[in-house]
This record gives sequence, C-alpha cells and structure tokens, in this order.
Amino acid sequence: MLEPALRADARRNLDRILDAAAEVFAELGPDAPIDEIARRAGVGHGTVFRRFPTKDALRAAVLAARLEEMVAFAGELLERPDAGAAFDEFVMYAARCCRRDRTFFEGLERCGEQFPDVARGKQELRDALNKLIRRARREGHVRREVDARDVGALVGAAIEASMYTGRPDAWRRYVRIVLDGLRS
Amino acid sequence: MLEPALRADARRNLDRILDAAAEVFAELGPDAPIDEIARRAGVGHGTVFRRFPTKDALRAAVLAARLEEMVAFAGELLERPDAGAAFDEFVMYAARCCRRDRTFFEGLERCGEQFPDVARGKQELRDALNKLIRRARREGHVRREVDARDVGALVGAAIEASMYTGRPDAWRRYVRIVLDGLRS
DNA sequence: CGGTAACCGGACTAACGAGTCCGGATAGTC
DNA sequence: GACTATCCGGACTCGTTAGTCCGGTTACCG
Repeated sequence: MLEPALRADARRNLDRILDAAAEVFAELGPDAPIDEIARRAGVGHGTVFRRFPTKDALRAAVLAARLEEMVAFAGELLERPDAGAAFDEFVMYAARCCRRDRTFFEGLERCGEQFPDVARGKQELRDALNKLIRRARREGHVRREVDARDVGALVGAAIEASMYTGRPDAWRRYVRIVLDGLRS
Repeated sequence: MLEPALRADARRNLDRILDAAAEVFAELGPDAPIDEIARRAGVGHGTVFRRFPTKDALRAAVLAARLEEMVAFAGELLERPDAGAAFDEFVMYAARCCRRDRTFFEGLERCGEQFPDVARGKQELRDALNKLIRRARREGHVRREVDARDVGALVGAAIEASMYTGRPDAWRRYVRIVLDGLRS
C-alpha cells in the first residue's frame, strides 16, 4: 500500500476499529450500528468515518481480510495428497468461519462488485475451491454438477439452519448431512 | 372469533391490509416498513395500527395464516400410502413456501412464544411433520436422528442459499441434495 | 523543544420509521 | 333521511442511525 505512513496513534486506532468491526458485525449482523463499533474500539465515531467513508466500506474491509485468510488456507489444502479429506476439511473450516460471523455470507452478497478487494477475494476463493472440488470429484467424493458456488451456499445454509433451530451445536451434524448429500 | 361484527368498510380494509402485508413481507423481508404495506393496501398507516398494535402483531397474523395452510396440507399427506413420497412432497411444498416468502422462516423465530396463534401453529406443524418423518423412517427413507426441526431448518436454509448465490433456479437441486443427505 | 500538519471526538444535521391522536367522514339503524 | 357509534387518514412525536464538520489536541520532524 502506498499510504504515506499513518501516524502512530492513527495506525493504532485503525487496527482497533478493524478488530472491533469484525467482532461487532459477527455478533450483531451486517446492520450493526457504527456507534457500537466505535464504542468498542474506544474511539469517537467521527474517527471511524474518516477511515471508512461509509459503513459499506468498513464491512468490505473486514470481509476482504477474511477472504484473504480463507484463500490462503485453501491453497495449503491443495498440497495435501488426499483430495477427499482436503475437501471435507475445507468445508468444515468454511463452516466454522460462517459460524463465527453470521455476517460473512450475507455480507459477501451485499458488497456486490462495488469493492474491488472483495470482488477479487471472492473470485480467488471460488477458483481455489473449484480446484479442491475437481480433485475430490476425481475420487468420486463429490457428485457431478456441483461447483464452488453451490458448496458455499449449502454450507452457509447449514450453519444458518443450526442457528435458527436454537440448537447451535447441531452445525457439525448439518454440515455432515450436506456433505453426504453432495457425495451423490 | 367473537368480534362484534366489523363494519363493512373496516372488514374490507382489514382484508386488504393482510394481503398487502403478506405481499410486502414476502418481498422486502420482515423489516419492511409499515408505510409501504399501508400504501399498497390503499390505506393510511393509522388504520394498520388500529388493527395491529405493533408490526410484530401484523407479522404474527400473516404467519399464523400461513402455518394453518401448511398444517392442513401435512394432514392430507398423512393419508397417502407411500410414506417416502409423502415426506418428499411435503419438503418440496415447504420449500416453495419459503421461496415465495423469505420472511417466513426468519419470522417464525422472531415471533418467539409471544403470539399464541403462531406458537400453536408451529407446534402443530412440528407434530405433523414429525409424524411424516417417522413414517418415512420406517421405510428407510430418512436417517435416524433427524427430526422436524432439523428438516425445517435445513430446507429453509437451502432456499435462502439459492437466493444468495444469484441462482434462484437452483433451489430444486439444493433441496434434492439435502433430501439425499437426509437419507443417510 | 517548538511549530505544524495530521488527527481526535463529540455536537450537529438529516432521513427514516414506529406508534399516537384527533377532526372529519361514513355505515348501519330506525 | 337523520342520528350516532364507529371508522378513517394524515399530521405529529419520538427515537434511532448514517454521515458531516470544526475546535482543540497530539505526534512527528528538525
């Protein structure tokens, strides 16, 4: 980044804001009030708006960071010899991400193509996941017509489902049901 | 109901409000503004509030009506000889309901136990669905530990998922994947 | 240290949506 | 057709939240 080196206090506050935003969005969903984020970051809300012109921009920044992590992890899994296990592991990992942050999935859709970082992250994640799927398919571990979008959607759905039912521990079971369904 | 016979105009407006509410909630989600409902019903919003003291109450009325329909349909399916097919058909029917109205599932959770009509409808639906599941299980059509809550949540979530992905036509495929997963 | 550019926070505006209320209109009754 | 209980709609209040702005403060650099 070619930002002209943020002043030390500004840098610190920016980090705090990002952390707080991730936390608050995760807890309260994508419509969480900015004031709550500022409060938790120990900062006036004017400070939030100087860094991020709109709430959408802040959401996008949080999402982009998370996407980057996921892409990196998917890359690691592509090195694993057992394609089926790698696929399953990624799905479980993605499920945990969705679980930690119910904003994640909904946010991805909302941010549309408006934010280049998010758009790029989405594309990279899809590409990586598609590679995992193709490998797993060769081993008969995933049924034909399924692709990254489908898997993403269904996993997100399973997590939301486990929230809805008031059985937050059911998520593993639900993800496994979906994995079985994906097999054929 | 022992309401002392609504005046003709009042009755007409009440019906319009309920229709409009169902339509608007379906389109805009459970946070849809009351003003929009009033506008579509061709009525001032004061009129809406006289019938339903809060937005929650209006939502509850819409939900209760829908639940009643679903319970009736489940009852019919229990007469069918082929338990597996009946179960599948109910799931597809429920999916169509969720699809028509994205408020439906989320609304059910929000309305908690606050509204007796909704609570009763939920219970009746769960009971009926559990009967369908038990019958289907005897035919090996549904795996062990699954119950009505699980099925409802997974189906609802699968529908939402198909919306998110920007592939609104994928819902049949997703529901089928879930059904396969439920089989074992 | 002192000067200055950058930063901070909170008071402010504007928009929006839920719920209240009352003056005027209307349906039903005799 | 007139009377009255009921209903209607829109103007109003109130609370919430996104986004703006500026007076005061603080970190960096020489």
